[in-house]
Amino acid sequence: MSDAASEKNTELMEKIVSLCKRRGFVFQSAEIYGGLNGCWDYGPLGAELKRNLKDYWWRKNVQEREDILGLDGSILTHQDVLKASGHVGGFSDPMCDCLLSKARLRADQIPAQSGTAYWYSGASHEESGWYVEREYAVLLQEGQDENKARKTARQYYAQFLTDKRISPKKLELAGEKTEEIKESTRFNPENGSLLTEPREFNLMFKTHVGASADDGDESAVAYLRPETAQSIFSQFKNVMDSNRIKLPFGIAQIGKSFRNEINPRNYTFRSREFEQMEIEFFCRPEDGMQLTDDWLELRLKFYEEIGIPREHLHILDVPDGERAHYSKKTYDIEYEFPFGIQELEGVAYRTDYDLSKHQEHSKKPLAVFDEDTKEKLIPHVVEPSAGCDRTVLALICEAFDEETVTDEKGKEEVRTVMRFSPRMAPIKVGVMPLLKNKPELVEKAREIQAMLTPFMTVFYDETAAIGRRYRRQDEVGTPFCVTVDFETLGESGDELKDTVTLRHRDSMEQERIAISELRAYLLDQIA
RNA sequence: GCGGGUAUAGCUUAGUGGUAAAGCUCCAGCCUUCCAAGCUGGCCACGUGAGUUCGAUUCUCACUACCCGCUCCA
Repeated sequence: MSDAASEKNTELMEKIVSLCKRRGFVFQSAEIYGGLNGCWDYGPLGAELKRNLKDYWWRKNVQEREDILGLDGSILTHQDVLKASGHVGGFSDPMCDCLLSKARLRADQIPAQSGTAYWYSGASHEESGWYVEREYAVLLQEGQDENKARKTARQYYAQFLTDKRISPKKLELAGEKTEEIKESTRFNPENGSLLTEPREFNLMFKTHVGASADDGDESAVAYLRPETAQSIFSQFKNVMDSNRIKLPFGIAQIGKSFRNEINPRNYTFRSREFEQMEIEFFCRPEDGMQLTDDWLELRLKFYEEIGIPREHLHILDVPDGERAHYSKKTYDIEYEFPFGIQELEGVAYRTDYDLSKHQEHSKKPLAVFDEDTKEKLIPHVVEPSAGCDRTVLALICEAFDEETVTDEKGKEEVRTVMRFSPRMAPIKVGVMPLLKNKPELVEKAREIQAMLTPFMTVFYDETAAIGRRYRRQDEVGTPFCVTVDFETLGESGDELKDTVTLRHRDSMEQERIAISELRAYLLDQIA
């Protein structure tokens, strides 16, 4: 992306963020207390939008399918589940940072070194009176010049200089002392610089179950789940036993997951608390590869149905070496966000890795008896795992549009319009009397509101001029507005009596429709 | 995690070491017959905490959050 394009996209993103706050789609979590890093709240319209997405996903993937069952697992997760899955232990490598180069190294991969460590307590610059007190050390291998240690140390201390014109060479080192070191992993093999203490980078939120449990009680440890998938795998047997269902079949779940991301970024895109929409689709081993392709197509179709066109999606066939070690095939479905092309969903063929691991750790049989082949097998699994909040953000980015419109006087102005598909739009229809100081109009509009409310989200508005009300609805993406005028009341004859203006968001076109046809028409449009 | 930037009303922006300004939005009233009309009035802000100072929104430091670039993303 060129600088100019990048700047334009940053501007676009800022406009989107601003609109989301102004109209109540997304707020920063705990904003009145300064905000909580990586956490966001959905306001009234965002909550509707997200609900529409989840409801549609659930309907398409669970309710309209005989071969997929729903699950709603607990967020607090037994530590053994996550030990089996590899989330505890496997992904908590201690890391060290090089104090000089800022490089990050895995502690267990640093080769042990021996030599002479040169320790310093700080540095100063006589002319300017600047000084810093900070312990630092450089490891020299046998035969290396001790001036190398001093040069490295000066470079280290120079990064604290406020006046960058001072050369590191002019610094006086303080408190030099040496120490013989044997088999130490505290130094960077690249440059001899001291490293930070090893730090755990487990990205899971840890907690203790039971009000009286103290922090030291290891048996009380539980985690907030880092993915919804594990409760599906650990409940696999119960779901099978309680439902007469045969391979292939899936278990679907929508729910919150938590990852203590080192660096949350890009608005709600990478949050510490996020919602997933996941399916684990269990199958025979020989069907895994084909099903992965089939699911990719199904998922792409889904995005199209909610208003994210195929042209704005990218399919990444994750190459060997970049996939998780147990995955034989993975597709990432990516979307062109203003801040870059980023993943919305992963469709992964995970083989029998998960169920095998849980069988091994729980010592409970998780194999299925296959009637066709008369043998027991651990099902393989294909996992379409979608980011719910990411998809909401994609819907918002995709919908956002600024259009220049020219009024009759030739005056140009910008119309901001969220072009949500009617299916996803938080508000389906705005109902308004043309004038609020004419009780007959208000009464009729209220009747229409009451008639539609049981079937869809309706927004009643009577304040300000009609044009302003239309534009307000444009900005929140309401696809239809219905206006009651004097013709509705029969002032222009019976032909127009009990008809209303139906105004379309995208084209701003208006048509006349009978009140009696309104409900069926709108329901058809938003289904 | 590193480096850089930013923080004034719901939004967008002015401004100042001495009682903080505007446009839009929003609310109320009047008026108004289909695309952000007009008039009147109203609500509402210097991110948090220290320090310097007689006095700090302004200067300094720390913290927090957000943005950008790296890094990371099981």
